[in-house]
Amino acid sequence: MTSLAEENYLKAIYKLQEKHGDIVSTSALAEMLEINAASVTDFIKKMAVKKLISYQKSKGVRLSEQGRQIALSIIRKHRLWEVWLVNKLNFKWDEVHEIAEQLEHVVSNELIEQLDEHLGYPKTDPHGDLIPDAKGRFAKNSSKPLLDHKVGDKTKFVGVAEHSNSFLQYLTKTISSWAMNCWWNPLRNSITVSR
Amino acid sequence: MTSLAEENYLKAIYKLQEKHGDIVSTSALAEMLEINAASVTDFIKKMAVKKLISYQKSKGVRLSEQGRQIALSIIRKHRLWEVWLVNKLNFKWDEVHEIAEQLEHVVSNELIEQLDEHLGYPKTDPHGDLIPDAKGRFAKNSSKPLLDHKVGDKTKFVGVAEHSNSFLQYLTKTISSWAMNCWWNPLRNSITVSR
DNA sequence: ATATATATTTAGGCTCACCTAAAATAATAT
DNA sequence: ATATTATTTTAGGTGAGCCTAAATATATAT
Repeated sequence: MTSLAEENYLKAIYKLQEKHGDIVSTSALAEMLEINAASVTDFIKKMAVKKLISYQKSKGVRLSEQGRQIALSIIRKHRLWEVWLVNKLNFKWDEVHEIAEQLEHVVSNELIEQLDEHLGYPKTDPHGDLIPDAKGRFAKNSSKPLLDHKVGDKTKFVGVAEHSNSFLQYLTKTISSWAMNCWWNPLRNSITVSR
Repeated sequence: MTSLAEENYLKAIYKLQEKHGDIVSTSALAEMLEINAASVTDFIKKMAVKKLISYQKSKGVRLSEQGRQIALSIIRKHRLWEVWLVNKLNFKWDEVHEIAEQLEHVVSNELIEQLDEHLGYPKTDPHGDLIPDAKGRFAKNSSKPLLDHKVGDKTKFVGVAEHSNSFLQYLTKTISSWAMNCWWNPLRNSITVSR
């Protein structure tokens, strides 16, 4: 059984691997989890023993296949719960993250599969992020950055790359007359769009 | 903030007070929570300091008003989640308890109020137990024990007093041609009914 | 009333997941 | 290449929530 702490570490490592490449440093993890780096070192040693990650002293960590599958199952749950909160309970897209962070740790395969069905097997969450299936597979993402479009192009917003509540609220306000969802890369300071 | 352990203790004390009167013994609590009595003694001392319960050495515990309110909010959440699982996700009434035990600890007032609305403000859970409102108040229960009825009486099952999965399954099978819900008192070995 | 049985508490210990401070290692600047 | 800075690890410690074994308090039987 994987603990709450382990699940949070696995999710954080997954996200950091996605963003900054294959290997994740102790300090990056510590910052994301808001946990002291010394504590992180401690914990990842234990996770390595359990084969959830591979770890070489002073050289950062990487998810094992087992760790990746668990991380994906947490992400799947998180995103399905977000869809539920928005589509069924009328929450706004900037109000769901904190609640989903709690719900994602509830353990029951039947629950999550029933929820998936109840929601009509959504492919993406309210921010446009893809929802992995029960086996951890993603559908293909056909969306393109806004920058790849020209002025006058007709297109459809499907999601954002920046998830902070403040940005989501900003977007809701400034483009409330547009579609609700769009891709935005804060590094490039760009809002982007798909077909 | 109340911890997971505290919430479980409060819920257990509430249930034992309901069944066996005002004061709850260390051993009764220990048995219900499947925790060693020595650990329970330890823990209730801390809860007393926090004014969640009143406690006199060797004389058992009783919920404070604050403790009672928290217990009721957990019970409210538990029962609302059970309604959701049965009515929206098609679970059977004998499949929902374990999942609701996890969901009841999710913290968000907005969530629980939205859920209540989503479900149409149900008064009872799938087993017929009353759902307290946000302030911890119960609606009046007009149901009567089956024993109070005579052979030939026309009536409506609304709930069970015994919640074990095995009994629920038994009932589902044996009276699947009747209504689904009924009151049953295992101490008196009786199934009972309301109008 | 005393002996026996049962319930409760005390004392000491454990694991988990965190912490700080100091030491060791790695990266960067001169 | 060496000094400085930043990162990572080690060592020692903490609180929460549990444990067992032993001591004490309470209830029951004779």
